[in-house]
Amino acid sequence: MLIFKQQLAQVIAGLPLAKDAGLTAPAIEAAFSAPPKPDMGDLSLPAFPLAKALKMAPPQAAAKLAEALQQQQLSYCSEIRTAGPYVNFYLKADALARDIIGDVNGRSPGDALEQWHYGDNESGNGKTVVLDISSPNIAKPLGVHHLRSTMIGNSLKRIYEANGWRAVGVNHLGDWGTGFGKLIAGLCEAFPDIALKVGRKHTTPAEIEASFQGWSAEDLNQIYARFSQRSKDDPALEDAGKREFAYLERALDATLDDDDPETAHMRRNFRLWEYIKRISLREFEVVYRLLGVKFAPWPLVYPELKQMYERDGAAFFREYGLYTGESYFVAGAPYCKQLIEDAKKAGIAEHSEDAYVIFVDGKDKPPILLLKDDGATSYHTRDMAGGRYRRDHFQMDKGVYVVDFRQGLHFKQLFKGLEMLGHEWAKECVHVEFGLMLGKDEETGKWGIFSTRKGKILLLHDLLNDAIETVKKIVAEKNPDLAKDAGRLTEIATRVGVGAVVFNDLKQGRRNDVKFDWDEVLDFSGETGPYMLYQYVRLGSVQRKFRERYGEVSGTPDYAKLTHPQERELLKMIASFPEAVERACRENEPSVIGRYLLDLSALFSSYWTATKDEGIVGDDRNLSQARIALVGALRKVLGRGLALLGLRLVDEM
RNA sequence: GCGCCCGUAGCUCAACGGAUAGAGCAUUCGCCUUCUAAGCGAAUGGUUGCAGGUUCGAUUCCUGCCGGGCGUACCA
Repeated sequence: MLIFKQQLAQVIAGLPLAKDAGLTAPAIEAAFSAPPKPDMGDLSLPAFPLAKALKMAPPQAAAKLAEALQQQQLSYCSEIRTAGPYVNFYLKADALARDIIGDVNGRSPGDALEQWHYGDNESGNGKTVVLDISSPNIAKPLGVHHLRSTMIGNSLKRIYEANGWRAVGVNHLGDWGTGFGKLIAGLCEAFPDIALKVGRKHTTPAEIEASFQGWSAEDLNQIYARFSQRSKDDPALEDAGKREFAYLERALDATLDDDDPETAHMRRNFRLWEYIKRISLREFEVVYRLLGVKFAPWPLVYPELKQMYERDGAAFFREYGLYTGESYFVAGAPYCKQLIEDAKKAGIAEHSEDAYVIFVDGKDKPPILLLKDDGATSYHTRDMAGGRYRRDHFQMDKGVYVVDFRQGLHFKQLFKGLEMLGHEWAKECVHVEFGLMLGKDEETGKWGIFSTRKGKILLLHDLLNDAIETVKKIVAEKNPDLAKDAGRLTEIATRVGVGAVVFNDLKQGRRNDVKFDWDEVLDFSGETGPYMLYQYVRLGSVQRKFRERYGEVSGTPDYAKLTHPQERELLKMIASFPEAVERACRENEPSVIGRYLLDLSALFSSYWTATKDEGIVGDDRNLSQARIALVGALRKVLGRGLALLGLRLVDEM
């Protein structure tokens, strides 16, 4: 309703009454709300601030304001009434329809999602936000809990873009740390022949590839878990893990061509690590493809991606996020070393308990750990380095870290530490925290964290496939014609099934823990992704019916025909979409859009049933034309909104 | 101990300081010859954890309790 709020706020701010009270247009605009019931008007303005400034009772102030406004000749306003301390505005039906549908069609021309930009704004123009999203650890399969950062982050990226920002998605892979030393130690112990072969100088990539034929991230995870478990009571194994990691770390700075044992050792560890990464990413890609998100290894290596980036950087960042593993800041870019030097030079790093640390919040609070007592970097160091890198390479104005809430302290320290180094931009960095994915314990009935430790991890890939298969069954039952085409069925079932899982995750406020209920996720009735996609399909099929019956019709419809009360509600709902897009961005909260779309879908579904007998497309051609204009606008808004959540659209299901 | 988050209908969640606190699920009752019933309508269901405070107005802000979750330098 922004377009009307703005116009009215201008008018009101110009009144002597408002001037006396010191009310400005922006303040008035923000004060508007929707009346609780449709028959109470379309917009409502509480008169409390006015009453206070003019020192009169609120209802009296409301009456005075209404009186002044009634003399203003507002073309789009049919009536202004007071209800106690509120001034309620009734907008003219045809003005509502003409302005709102016109606005939608102006900003969302055509029939392709790519052209739909109604709801967008320019508030972020010229600024770059870098979003840290997904960021799984390698050498472990993706579990259901990885859905959250990936899809909240993906949605936020799109929402920022809709708010005018250039948005760069970064997948900050956990691909570094002493854990990889243990994994390598465990791997070499269990598969000495592979270790031997990989370490030899002349072993070709194809031979290494063959050695790891059929390996999965879960295999790696098992090897790590077993070794890690054993090393708990065996200091020798603990040391072995540290030693292997040290060789890996040294390999980054070495030329690996020599034949001496030290070099061979480094080479072996480095190659093993590369393959650990390759096995993991290959597996991640399958899931990311299902989810509809893409990441490109950064810096770019593949020629076609490089070309695309050079041709149109903005388009590239819209389509691809970037993989920048933690290792990159140790190896590829010398950011960690530089950071440590700078911290020492600035005098904020100090020696404590054999480590280098920065106390960001007094000596009694945990500090940032810059260098461990064994000289290795910690994740603090790598995140600080990563932040600087993002600033330097992507001109980051704002950093958004989509990471679960348990890392709250870490990010607080991170931002503070960067500020202490003189980086003002760190003030614009936020930790967009989210709740955990909880599973129900069958025995105790209590909700608890999905754990990798107990080995009871629910794989994201399995969940998505299950959802897809469930959708296939439902389609076979409800839409047999569609089910006959196996290719189409798979495509649609994928979109609907994945959409169900994704929306289940995005529909509630991100801070809440998600209580994952298998039955509920696979139940597609009520407030679900499939419900909204279903409404989207209905909107499309009623448009199709109109074209079949009346053909292509041009000219402005007779909007005065839209007298159905729900048509008015739908129009107002459409008009408030831009506010949802703005608020979702301001609060880093995709569920704002999710909630909005559920309300929009429910309202339309109700309208659909209410008009079932006469038909949205019926015998009255002019009425049908006006209604189909409304339907067209609704479809564009719903489609655009779903895309902002990261759902993919379907035209039948 | 200190710090962060949370507590709303039987369950899962909404409500950007505003009017009679709303949805979905579950339960009960209705509605498909038609543009897809993955839908719609209705009924039932509340001392918003407790006690104070600020305010014309508090689920929302502040303080204190109670209850739950998480974090608290060498795993990230």
